[in-house]
Amino acid sequence: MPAVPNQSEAPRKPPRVTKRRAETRSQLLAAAAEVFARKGLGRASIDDVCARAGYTRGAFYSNFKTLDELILALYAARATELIALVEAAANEAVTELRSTAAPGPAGAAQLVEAVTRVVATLTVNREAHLLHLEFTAHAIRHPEAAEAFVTHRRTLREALIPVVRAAMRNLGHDPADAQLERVTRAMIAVREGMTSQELLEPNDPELPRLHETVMAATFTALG
Amino acid sequence: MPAVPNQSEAPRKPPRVTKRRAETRSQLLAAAAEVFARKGLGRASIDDVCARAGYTRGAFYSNFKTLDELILALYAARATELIALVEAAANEAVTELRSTAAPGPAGAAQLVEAVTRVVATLTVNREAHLLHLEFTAHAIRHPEAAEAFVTHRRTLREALIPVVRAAMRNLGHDPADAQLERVTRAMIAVREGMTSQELLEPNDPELPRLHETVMAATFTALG
DNA sequence: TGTACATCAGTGAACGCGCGTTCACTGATGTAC
DNA sequence: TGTACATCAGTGAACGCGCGTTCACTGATGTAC
Repeated sequence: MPAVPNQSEAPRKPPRVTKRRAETRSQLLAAAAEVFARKGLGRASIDDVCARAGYTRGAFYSNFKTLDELILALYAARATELIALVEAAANEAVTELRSTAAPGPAGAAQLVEAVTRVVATLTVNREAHLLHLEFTAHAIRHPEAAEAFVTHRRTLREALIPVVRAAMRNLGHDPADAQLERVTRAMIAVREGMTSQELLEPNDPELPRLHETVMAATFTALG
Repeated sequence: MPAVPNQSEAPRKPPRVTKRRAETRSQLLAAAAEVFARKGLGRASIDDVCARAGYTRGAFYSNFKTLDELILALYAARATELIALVEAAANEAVTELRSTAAPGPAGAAQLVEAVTRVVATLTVNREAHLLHLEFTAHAIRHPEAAEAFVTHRRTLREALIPVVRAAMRNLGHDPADAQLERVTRAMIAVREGMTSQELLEPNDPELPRLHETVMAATFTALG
């Protein structure tokens, strides 16, 4: 039996050397994330990215047509990574919450903490937040890019919802899906706003506490 | 290091042609704000800024030594502008609040609305928010720049505090200064986070309402 | 399994534009009398 | 107030580097037998 029969009149060539190519591509994407965070989208040159990944510039052009194409690919790649991380953190938190007895007001703080911890996966550190700022500004400027970006953000929000629901149920609430989405979205917005403050003033010891307080207020008021 | 002219022994020449120079400088700064918002700090060329302001590149070098110097000058210029706008909005809101009879729970929404309106002065529109995102990312990357940026933000927060205090008093509260600063800071962070969402999804009719809700929750919970 | 062959991924040199930076110059602005 | 003069702000041409983009080439990878 012939391995790959030509199905139509035009001889369909399935792409051959996929392995090396996929490897190169993913290394370019990883390098791009690092360079974009460090220098900003606007000052990152193609050579910066290639050099960081250990390739010459030609490798870029063999894998992408333009910088914008790479940016879009990076949106998607980051979303995939983050979804895995969020789901792992979410599963952990959900089982933890389920095994906890319905808590009193003291336990409510613990619930918020569990949810906050999962939300924090989205921008774990300085680099992640800088990349997020770059992506946001870029997407606001380029509506075509915004579409893709917004779609990925929505998927990420959906991965977060189970934890929020579990926490709410622990408090005896059972909000509708629309309401859960609102709380989740609000908590993400709060995290993003507060994280900028924290990175701008890393030595202000009050900010992390303020961050927690606002998170708790959002969770409680919107739940 | 800029060559500091001898202050004492050499006869101090007071700068002469100040008028034309000040005009040029302020036009360059205004153009820079526009170009930075539109293209991003990283993609804005010196020629973009000069052309936009109606000058040739030499004008830039006559007024600034580096792009970073212009960025710092723009921080300061923007802060000055914004303080004027915030104070105007704040005065208006405060007198409005004072003339209002102490409101019931229905009136609390009005109070939040008044405060929110003043906070909104900080990033009135798309351009202002984009510029803010650029500044934030730049300051996070450059600690020297962060220092100046943070100082200006602090001044802006202080200009906001009177409105928040007036609103709190209308509710019969009288929080300490430290507490007022926390609420103000939190409300600014919420605005910044939610504004990004709104600009990314300008057609989602829910977002402005969610924005208000989170603002109200923050005001109420931290007050 | 091994060998000969085909194809493709990434190389590295080359080209040229955009842009940062410098500088001699000029016309605009202020000063002296 | 007017005129002659000094100084400076912004001009515009020139230089050259960095970087985006192209392309002929090669060695790596997969296929056929």
